[in-house]
Amino acid sequence: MKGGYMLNELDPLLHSELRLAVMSILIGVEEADFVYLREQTNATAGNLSVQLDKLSTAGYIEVRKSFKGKMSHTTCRITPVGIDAFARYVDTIKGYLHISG
Amino acid sequence: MKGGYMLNELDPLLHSELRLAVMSILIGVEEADFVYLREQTNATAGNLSVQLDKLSTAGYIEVRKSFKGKMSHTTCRITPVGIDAFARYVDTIKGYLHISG
DNA sequence: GGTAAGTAGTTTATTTTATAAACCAACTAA
DNA sequence: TTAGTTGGTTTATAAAATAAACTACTTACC
Repeated sequence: MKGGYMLNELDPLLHSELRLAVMSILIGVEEADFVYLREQTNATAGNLSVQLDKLSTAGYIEVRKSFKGKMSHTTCRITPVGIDAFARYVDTIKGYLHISG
Repeated sequence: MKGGYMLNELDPLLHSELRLAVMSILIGVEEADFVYLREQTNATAGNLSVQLDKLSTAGYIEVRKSFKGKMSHTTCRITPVGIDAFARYVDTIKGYLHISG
């Protein structure tokens, strides 16, 4: 996928519908909790859990697990690394979409 | 993935790096042959073959197999259905990328 | 107290998808 | 004739997404 025309490689971590959705939401907000993300993306909890792990492992988001009483509560926020990766992804995919600027 | 915020479902047929690359190339050109697409995308022939089949089966592209002597020659062109799907994909993913218009 | 139902999530298994490896057939050149 | 190249397809493997099952806690009701 390298060396071609004008098509650079798309970050495989972001080129996934659910992970991209999560990043898209997080980039516009200070932080969001697990339930909010699940509602907004309509993902199953299991799928969301897995994808948040991947984003977290990559350092794209920070996941904080706290307790409200004894009930767990998970909040996520995007990191500077994540913001950067998202920006690069946007630039790259613009090449595919024939969007200039 | 439906009913959320501003994030509609991304056409899974187009939300694949290689298939999107193929469509991106084909939308800008009358037609392109197998070799050209393989070079521009840097895909393996096997992978390209499979993905062209999927796009063709969906009616997004038309694949014409001819013979130059006895050597096979495959040319592809995008269909109106494909142009339409591509346009919708672009609109949809703009929501994820925070690109307006 | 006991049990049924709901919330908040994780782990694991299954399905789907992408990718690579192996292959077929023809051609080219030594 | 045989070794390498071109133009692909088919098949096997690796990786990814998704769903199902499960843990742990809470609330409501009898």
